[in-house]
Amino acid sequence: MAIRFDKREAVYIQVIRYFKEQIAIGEIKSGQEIPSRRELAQQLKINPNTVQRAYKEMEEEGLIYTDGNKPSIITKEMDRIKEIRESLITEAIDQFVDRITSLQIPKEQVFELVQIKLNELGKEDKEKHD
Amino acid sequence: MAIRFDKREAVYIQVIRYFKEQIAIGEIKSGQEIPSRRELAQQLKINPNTVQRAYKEMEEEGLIYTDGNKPSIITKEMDRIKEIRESLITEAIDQFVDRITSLQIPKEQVFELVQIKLNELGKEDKEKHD
Amino acid sequence: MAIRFDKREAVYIQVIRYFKEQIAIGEIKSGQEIPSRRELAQQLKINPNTVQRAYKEMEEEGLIYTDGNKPSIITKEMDRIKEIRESLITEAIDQFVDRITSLQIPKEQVFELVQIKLNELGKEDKEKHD
Amino acid sequence: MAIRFDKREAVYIQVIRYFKEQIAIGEIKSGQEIPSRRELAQQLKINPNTVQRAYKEMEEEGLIYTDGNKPSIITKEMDRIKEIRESLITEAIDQFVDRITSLQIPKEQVFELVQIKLNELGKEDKEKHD
DNA sequence: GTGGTCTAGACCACT
DNA sequence: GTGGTCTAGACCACG
Repeated sequence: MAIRFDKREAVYIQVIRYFKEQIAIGEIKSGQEIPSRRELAQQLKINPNTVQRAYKEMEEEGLIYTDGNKPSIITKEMDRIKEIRESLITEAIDQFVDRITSLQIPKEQVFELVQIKLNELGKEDKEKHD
Repeated sequence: MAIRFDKREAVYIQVIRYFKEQIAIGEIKSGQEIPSRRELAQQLKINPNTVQRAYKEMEEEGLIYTDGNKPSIITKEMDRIKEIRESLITEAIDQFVDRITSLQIPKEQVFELVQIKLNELGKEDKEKHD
Repeated sequence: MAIRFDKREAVYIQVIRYFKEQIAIGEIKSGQEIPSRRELAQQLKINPNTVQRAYKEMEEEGLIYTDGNKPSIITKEMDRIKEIRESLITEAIDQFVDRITSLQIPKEQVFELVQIKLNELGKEDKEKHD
Repeated sequence: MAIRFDKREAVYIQVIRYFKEQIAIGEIKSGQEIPSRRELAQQLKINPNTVQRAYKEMEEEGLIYTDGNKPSIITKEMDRIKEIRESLITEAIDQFVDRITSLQIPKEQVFELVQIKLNELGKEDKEKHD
């Protein structure tokens, strides 16, 4: 993961979104430990306080929990994880449909453009692995 | 048009996007006058200065121009308008594909979800017109 | 006279200053008629209302007066004219001394620089007349 | 430093000139930290945002720079500082000569008046220190 | 009545 | 506590 400092999106928000996505796709699993504040801060080259901020918000949202001074753990409530996945998907779909509707792009063209973009990304990925 | 004060997106940015969309779909045409700061501010129930901020940025982007103290006018350069339309589409597609890829949602499911959302909106529209 | 539209100084202020200077140096004399609003506006390529604004302020300051629909006249009170000249000079001197003092430039250097600048301008003028 | 609210000159412009002068005379040195927005705002009894405006413009002019959320620092490029000093002097001289030329004041009288004003200020200063 | 600018206050992200 | 940004209100020059 790489943090973008463009300032378009707050750093701590990027961290949260990264975890949400990783949880949503099962890359990080329920009950699994996450890196310590210092560890992640060092890895991403950001301030530990910023990581702290992200973890705090994640805890408030019920994404992770901590027990004393032990490492934080991804929630074991599968419902919560399902919710996260679904809200991420719904947000993406809703915003997208909202925009293409405003732009009055025909459905067929939209699907075509998405298909093209997906192919492009697929090719890039393949090239990287070569 | 309605401004969302969720605070997720700055008001003046919403105003800019609204104009870009209206220009892109030809609802607002090249050479046409746009409402004065005060007029639009009153309509949207925001401060005239927020509109001013949006207009200023639009002028810097070459979307509109103003001559002295006359009303602002949509640019007459059709190339610029075409550019706007294309960049709006590209942005929407790119962002969307980026998200669904991160979430590893299968292509078929994506298309299905978009289709469902489109149908929902269609129904709402129909109901409104009844 | 030429109006600068740089926007650094309001147009109507430039007009006032022009008249004050002309009066101060005796180029425009006491009791003399000044151009009509329309005339001057056309000459300077500005809006008659802007000239009107300048004249109005000049009248309030006792620089000019008008009698019915006849052309405006430069005041006949010599004291007022003397005052104008003196206030222009005082303003110039005060501001200048204020700045060079803030910048801690030695008096001798100041005089030298002024002398150089005067010589430059003198040369330019001479060249123009050749 | 004292801000004049005569309104003849914008407050933030006065702040910028103050810093330029202080830098020019070496009172504020290269690499030195400048007061935070709030600090200076409180001192001058103006709004922190007005200071912010001044600082922003100073940064765009390369006078100061800031690294993240640390205090702003005076530029370390000595050339830039020299430039500032010289442009301040040139501006002052040019504007002054321009005015006295328009007013057709004889050179000798100008020098005399400047001398008088300098003496006046000198006396005031002396009195203050007594 | 038009656009332009200055000052201000509140809020935010980050340290 | 630091700098950064958004919204707002008042005022100005101009037509």
